[in-house]
Amino acid sequence: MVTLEDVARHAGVSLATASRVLNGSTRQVGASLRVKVELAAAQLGYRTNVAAQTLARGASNVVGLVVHDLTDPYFAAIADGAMRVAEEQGLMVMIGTTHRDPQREIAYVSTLNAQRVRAVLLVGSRVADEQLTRQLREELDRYRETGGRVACVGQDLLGVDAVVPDNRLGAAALARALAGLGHRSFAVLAGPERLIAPMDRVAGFADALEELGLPAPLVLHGSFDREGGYAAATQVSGVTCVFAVTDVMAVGALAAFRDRGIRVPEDVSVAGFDDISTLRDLVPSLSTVRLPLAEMGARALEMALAPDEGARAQVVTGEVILRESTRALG
Amino acid sequence: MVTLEDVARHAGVSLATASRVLNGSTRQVGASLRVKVELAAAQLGYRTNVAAQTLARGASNVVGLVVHDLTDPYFAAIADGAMRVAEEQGLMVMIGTTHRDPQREIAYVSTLNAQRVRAVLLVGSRVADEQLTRQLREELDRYRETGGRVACVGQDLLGVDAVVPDNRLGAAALARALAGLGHRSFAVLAGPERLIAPMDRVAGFADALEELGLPAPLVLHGSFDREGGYAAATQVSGVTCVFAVTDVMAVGALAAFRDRGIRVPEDVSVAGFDDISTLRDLVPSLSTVRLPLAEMGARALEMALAPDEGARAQVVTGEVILRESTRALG
DNA sequence: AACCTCCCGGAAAGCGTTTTCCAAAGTCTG
DNA sequence: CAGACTTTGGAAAACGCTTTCCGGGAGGTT
Repeated sequence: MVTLEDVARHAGVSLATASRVLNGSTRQVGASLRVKVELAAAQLGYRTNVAAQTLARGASNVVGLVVHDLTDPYFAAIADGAMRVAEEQGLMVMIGTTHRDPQREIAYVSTLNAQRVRAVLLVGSRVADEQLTRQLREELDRYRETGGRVACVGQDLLGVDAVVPDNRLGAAALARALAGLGHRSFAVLAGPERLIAPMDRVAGFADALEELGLPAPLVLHGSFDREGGYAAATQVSGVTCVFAVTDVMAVGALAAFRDRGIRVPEDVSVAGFDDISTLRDLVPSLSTVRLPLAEMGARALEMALAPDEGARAQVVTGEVILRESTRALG
Repeated sequence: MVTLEDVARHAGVSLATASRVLNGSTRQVGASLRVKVELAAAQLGYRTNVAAQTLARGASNVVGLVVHDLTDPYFAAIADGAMRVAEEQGLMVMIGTTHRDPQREIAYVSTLNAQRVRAVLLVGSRVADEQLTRQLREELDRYRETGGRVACVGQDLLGVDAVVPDNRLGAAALARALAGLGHRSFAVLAGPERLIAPMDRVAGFADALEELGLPAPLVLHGSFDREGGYAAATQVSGVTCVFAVTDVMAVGALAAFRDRGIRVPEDVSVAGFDDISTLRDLVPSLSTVRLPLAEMGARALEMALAPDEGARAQVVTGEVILRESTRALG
């Protein structure tokens, strides 16, 4: 393994000079020495030892990303956005997937802290559990005490920078749009009861219906994925419109209705939330609330990296998009 | 920042002892001291500085993953499989996305080398370009010279461990299956001309047709994504069956046919390759060649991590799955 | 010419671990 | 109970880089 010292010796300069030439520094190095060093480095095939660099500098050039499930296009989109800004800033990205296990999320924060990553992004909704939240916060505080930066995407965690969609507002807008199509009876496929983001969407949706003087929707809980949507949709009957709190769940619902011989949108309308682009080719195309997922990931990382102090929250508002899966009633 | 030295002092033991207790070692430490150290660490909130550890140990506990595009479910599935084994082995994963830029792939290998990652996984097909391949190989060799381990997924790179689908065989089997349905005239949506994996699929498909005494397919090139499939499909006419070398491209083709008013499978049959699970709810459901993507990622990482020397290649064979997008003729 | 500044190169002190040696204290054997 | 092992704890030398501090030379000003 060729070290900086080898390069320095080979170039006939000091370690300090070699370091200044190769690994960036505020200090200038004279042209002749600079060339010698660069040549030596190239000849020997020198590669900086990042661990040593990190140790000496006291700061690494990697950021951490904690997501629930990378194969879920929602998370993939956000991760992609974040990775784009990481790349711009010359940072590497370390990813951990929790598979929706809160303990794992906490463990990852701890590990990323040990790695002394520059920032960590927590992506996705968390369950409303006193103890887990406290544990997570403790871990985050420990990390931040020593200069770590944290931001959340998709869910607010008090005292932490966050980029969050206005779930209530988006869901309410969707409810009004669907009511505008003439729908009066609704079901909501709601995801797990304790998960915060979906519950906000349910609440926003229900509140808007109430304001419009419409009957409260039938709320069905299920897991926060395609299967949950499918399972919940099998229990739906007697409504003209179904709101799945997630596009992914809506896909499950679509499948369930197809299997049951219920036509969408002729027999029942279906709407989702998120506007996952991988899903744009579904038939019928899905009405939804568009969220700029990649941008959210990007903004969150930018925010976490920004030197500015104080917890900030950026709220992004979703845009209702009506497509083929919802139809206007007579 | 609390260091191991702080912990040692607080516990009244030496640095060596503290290290042995907290960060794993072959050496035993007496029960009483062990407890003292653990207590001190917990009280002070000690977190190992991984950079220092890596430097001292000369080996990190992270692996690198280089993919083209994380939002493409093909890569997400493979990455997910690899991450599962990383998690099992207590390794962190660093991901780089090249966005199909070969230079970027090379740059990532270099960066991951600098990080002294334990292994790097190169996922996805590469272009057949002399010079780029040589550059990549040089970078890989440099990495491997110093103990780095490398494995490829989805594409063979001579001299490197690899888990690859048998693209020719899979495509040939698909061709035979489609011919078995009565199809005689085919188009192939083939992706970029220089990309190796898709070209193998095209070749396997064409060879099988020839063996069957059927006319050669119309081969249309395009980009290796949904848009490429869409664009290529707009030029298709006069065939009863279209083979897109990728499910993702097949989705584009489906969309194109829909826009052109061409019904699938009534007017034309469409088949893909990969069996992306996110796409299972498409209507019509896609005939394809199933590849165990997650498992491929997992096996590749296991192979890279295994101490055994010598380049090995694991070939996985695809399984033809006929669904609704292909129909039997007369 | 004397004095001040700047600039650039090098020596060396860290950064926080791991690990190799030693030494001391047990634990066995015969 | 002496000698030979085996454990267990500690001192200190790496690991490969960054950065502070110093000194010397070049250039500019009176």
